Amino acid sequence: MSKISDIIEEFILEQLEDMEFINLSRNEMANFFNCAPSQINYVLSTRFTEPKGFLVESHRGGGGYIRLARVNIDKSDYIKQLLNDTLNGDIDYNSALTIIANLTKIGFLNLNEAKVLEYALTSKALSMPIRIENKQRANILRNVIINMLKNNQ
Amino acid sequence: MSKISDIIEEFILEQLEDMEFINLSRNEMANFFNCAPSQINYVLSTRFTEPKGFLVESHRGGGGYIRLARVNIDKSDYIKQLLNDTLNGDIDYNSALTIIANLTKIGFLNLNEAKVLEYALTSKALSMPIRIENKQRANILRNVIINMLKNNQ
DNA sequence: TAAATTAAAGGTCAAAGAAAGTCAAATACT
DNA sequence: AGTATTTGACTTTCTTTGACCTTTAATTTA
Repeated sequence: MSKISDIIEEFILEQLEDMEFINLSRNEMANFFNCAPSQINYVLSTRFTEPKGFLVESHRGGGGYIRLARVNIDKSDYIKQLLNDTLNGDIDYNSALTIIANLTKIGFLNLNEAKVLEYALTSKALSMPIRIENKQRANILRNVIINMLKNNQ
Repeated sequence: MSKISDIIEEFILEQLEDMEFINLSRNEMANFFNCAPSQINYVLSTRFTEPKGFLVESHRGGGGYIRLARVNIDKSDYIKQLLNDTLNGDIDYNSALTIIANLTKIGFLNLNEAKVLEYALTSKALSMPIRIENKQRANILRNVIINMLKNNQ
C-alpha cells in the first residue's frame, strides 16, 4: 500500500524525464490524485528540494502554475559549496543520499565508493546514545571529500 | 505450548525463505498474532540481529513499514568473527586500518572502497570524545560490512 | 478607460491520523 | 533467583487534510 506522496512523486519524476522543466497545475494534480491541494506542496517540499537538484517556481492568480526544473550542477562550484556551506550544518540521511548521488553524477565518486559511503552514513551506523547524528554525518562526509581531494586529484 | 515469539520468528523465517527481503507491517503482524505491537520489536531485536545475518530497516508515519533482509554471512570466518566479536567493542583508527586492509586482501573491498572507508573513519571525521569515537568507528564499520554483504549477495 | 470587484490560482500552518520505537513493569520459565 | 517474554503507556516520525491567507488575472462598473 504505497503512499499517495510516493505515487505523486513518481508521477512527477516521470513527467520530468528528459524534460528541462514542466509546468504543473496544483489543483488539477490534487483533483487527479484525489487529495488535498496542499498535499502537492508537501510532496514538492519534501522530495523536490533544492539540495536534491530541483528548482520550483510558481505563479498565483488565474492561469497560475508551478514550474519544476532540474538544475544541473557544476563540479567545482558544487564541491566548494558543500565544503563551505552545506556540510557545516546538520545533514540527515536523505540529504546525504542526495549529496552522494550528486557527487557520483559529477564524477567525483564512483559507484563503489558511493555505496560504501551510503552504508557508512545510515542512521544505524551512526546511532549513538548522544543526539548528534546529523552533525556527525556532515562531518564524516566533509572529511571524506577533503581527503579525496587531497589524495586523489 | 510454544512461545508466541517463536511462532512469529518461524513465520518471518518462512516469509523470508528464498526472498531477498520482505516488508512487514508491525500493526498487521501484531493483529494477526494477537499480541502487542512491541512484541514484534522484541522478536526482531532478539532473533533477527546483525550478527545473525539480518538487516532491519523501517519507516514510521503513514505508509510505514519494516523491511527485513537476509544477508549471506557465510562468506568467511574472518567476517563472521568481525561481526560477532571484534566490531562489538571499540576500534581505534589503526585497528580499523588493519581490518580494512584485511578485507581488501580477501577481496571483500576493492581499493576505492577501502580508501573511502579509511577516510570516513579518521579521528577527524569522527571527532568526538575518544571513548565514544572508537565505539562509533566499530559501529560504522560493522554497518558497512553488513550492508555490503546484503548487496553483493 | 481607470478603478473596483470577483474569481482563480497557489501558499501556509496547524491539527489529526498513521505508522513504528522505547522502556519499564508484570509475568512466565528454568 | 535470574533470565526471557509479554504487555501497555508514552514518544517520535512522517503523512494527510482542511481552514484560512495572498497574489494575480479577468471582469465589471463608474
